Amino acid sequence: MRGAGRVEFLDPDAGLHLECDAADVAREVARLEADAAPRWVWRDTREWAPALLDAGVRVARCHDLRLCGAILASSTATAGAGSVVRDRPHWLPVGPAEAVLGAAAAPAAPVDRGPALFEVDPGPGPEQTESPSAADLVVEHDRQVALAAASDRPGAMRLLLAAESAGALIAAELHGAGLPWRRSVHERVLEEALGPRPPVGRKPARMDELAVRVRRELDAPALRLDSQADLLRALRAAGIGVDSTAKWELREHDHPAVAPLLSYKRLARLLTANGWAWLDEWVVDERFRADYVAGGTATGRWATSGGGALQLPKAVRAAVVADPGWSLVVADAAQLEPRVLAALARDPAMAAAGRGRDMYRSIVDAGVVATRDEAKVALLGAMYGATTGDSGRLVPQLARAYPRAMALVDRAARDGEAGRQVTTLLGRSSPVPPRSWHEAQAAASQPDATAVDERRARSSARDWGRFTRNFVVQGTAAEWALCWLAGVRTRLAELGAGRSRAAASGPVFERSPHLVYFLHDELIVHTPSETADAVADAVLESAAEAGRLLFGEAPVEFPLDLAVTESYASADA
DNA sequence: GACTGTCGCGCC
DNA sequence: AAAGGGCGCGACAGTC
Repeated sequence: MRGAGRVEFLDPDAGLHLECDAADVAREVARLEADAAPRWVWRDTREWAPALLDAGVRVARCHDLRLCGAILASSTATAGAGSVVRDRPHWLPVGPAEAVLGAAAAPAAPVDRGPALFEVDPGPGPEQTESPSAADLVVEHDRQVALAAASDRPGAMRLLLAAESAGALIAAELHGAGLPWRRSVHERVLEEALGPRPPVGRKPARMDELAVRVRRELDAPALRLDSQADLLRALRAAGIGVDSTAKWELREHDHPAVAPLLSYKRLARLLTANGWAWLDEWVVDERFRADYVAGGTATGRWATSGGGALQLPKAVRAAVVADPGWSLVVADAAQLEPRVLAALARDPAMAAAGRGRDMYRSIVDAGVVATRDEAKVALLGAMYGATTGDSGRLVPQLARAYPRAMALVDRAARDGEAGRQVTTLLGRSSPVPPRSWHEAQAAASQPDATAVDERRARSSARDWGRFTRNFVVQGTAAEWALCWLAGVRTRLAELGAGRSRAAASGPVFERSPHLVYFLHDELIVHTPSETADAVADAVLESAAEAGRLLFGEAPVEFPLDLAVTESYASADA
C-alpha cells in the first residue's frame, strides 16, 4: 500500500494493534473488520482508504486525527479544557479548511497581502511529513479524546468528530464508486445545444452564429465576445449603459444585441465548464470520479478539487443514469437551512412553520409576508445578512414574527464584527479574522485615522459579520447533513452485507447499494433496482435520525424530496 | 512562459 | 427581481 515496510493500524479502544507487512494490510484489515468491528485510528483517511478500496476492503469506522484535530484546535468549546495539551503534534498536517484560513490564525502570518477576506497558505499534503509511530498515534488519540471530554458539550463534540471521520471515509468511497455517467447522453445534450463537436481551435456552430448576430447588432464587426473588456466597450459604444458584462445587468436592457449575447454566454459556459473536453477528462468507463474534500471549507461543508462536482449544471444531469437493472435514489433535504435556524434558535413560531412540508408557505399562512417568494427571500436575507433590495426590506417583518431566530443570527453577526469566533451546534468554530482584518480595525481607532480608514474598517467588520452570521446556520446544516450521510452509509452497509459476502472477492461497489453523490444537502444512492425501496426507507430513516441526533425532540421536521429514478434529470421536483 | 487577480457564472 | 453567505473553475489581463 504505502511502499514496502511495516505498517501499523490501531484501535486503542479495543486494545487492537495491527502490525504487518505493507503487502498484507488489506487482507489483515478485512479480517479484523469482520472479526472485531474496530474503529481505526489513523492520521489521515486519504493515506489509507483509497488503497484499501482498491483492494476491495471497506472500513466501517475510523477516527481521522487530522480532521478531528483541526476541529478541536479551533473550537471555542475546548477553550476551557484546563490541563489538556492543546498543541497538535508536528506530524499532523492542518486540515484543508485551515490550509486556506491558516495564515489568518497563525501568529507568524506573512506580510499583509491586502484586504482579502481570506489569505492563502497551502498546508502540506497528506504524504509530505514523516509518518507517526504507533505510540504517537495513541498519544494523539488520547489527547483528542480528552479534549473532547473536557469540552463544553462532550456528547456533541464526540458526535461531530465521529461524523467528520465518517465523512472522510465517504469522500474516499464516492471517488472509488464514481457517479454513473452516460457519455452518449452527455454528447447528445452538447450537440443539441452547441451543434456538432468542432475541430480543435474552432468554436461550435451555434456559438459562431450567435456571435455574428451580436457583432451585427452592436455594429462591431471585429469584436471578440470572449474578452470582457472589449465586450464592455462595444456595449457602451452601442448605447447600452452597463457597468459590467454580467448577465443580470444585461437583462435589464432592451437592445436587440442582448438576447443573442445572453445565449452566447450560456453556451460558452456550457462549453468551457462541461463540454467535450470535460467529458474526455473526467468521465472514464461511464463514471465521473470527483475528488471530494471532506471538511474542505470553514463551515464544514465539503469542497471538491477538479471536475467541478459542486456545480454540475442542471443541463447535463440528464447524463447521470443508473446502470441496467439498477436505480438511483435521489434525495435532498427541503429548505434545510431555515429549518436548522428554527431548531437552533428554539424559536417556537418559526419551528411551527418548520413543521410542515413547505416552510415558506407556512410563513405566508402565518401572515408574516404576502407571498411564498417573499418568505423565501426574507429568510435567505436574514441568514445571509441582506441589507438592501427586496430582501433587506422584508427582513424586519421576519424579525417581528420570529424574534428568537433573528436574535440568534444577529448575535452571530455582532460577534463577527467584533472579531469574535462563533460556533455551530456541535462545536465547530469559525476562524478568527485574518491579520489584515485586525490591522484595518486598529488603523481606524488611531487618533490620526482618516475617513477612508474608518470606512474600510466598518466595511470589513460588516463583511466578517455576514460571514459569521451565516456560519452558524450553514455549519450546523452541514452537521445535520453529515449525520444524515453517515446514517445512510451505515444502513446501506447493512443492506448490502448479504450481497457483498457473496462477492467478497469482487470490486467493492459492484453488487450492493452505495452512495455515489453528495452535495451539501443532497445525495444519490446507486442501487440494484430490487433494493431501491429499502434504500429509500434507509435514506428517510437516516434523515429522521439526524434530526434527533442534533436537536433531540425539537419540533422541527426535516422532510426530504426523494425520488427513485433511472436518471438524475427526472428527479428534479 | 508562469503566475496572480478579477470577473463571470454554475451549484447549494 | 436583487447582489446578502459558502464554494470551484475557466478565461482574460496584467505582471514579472
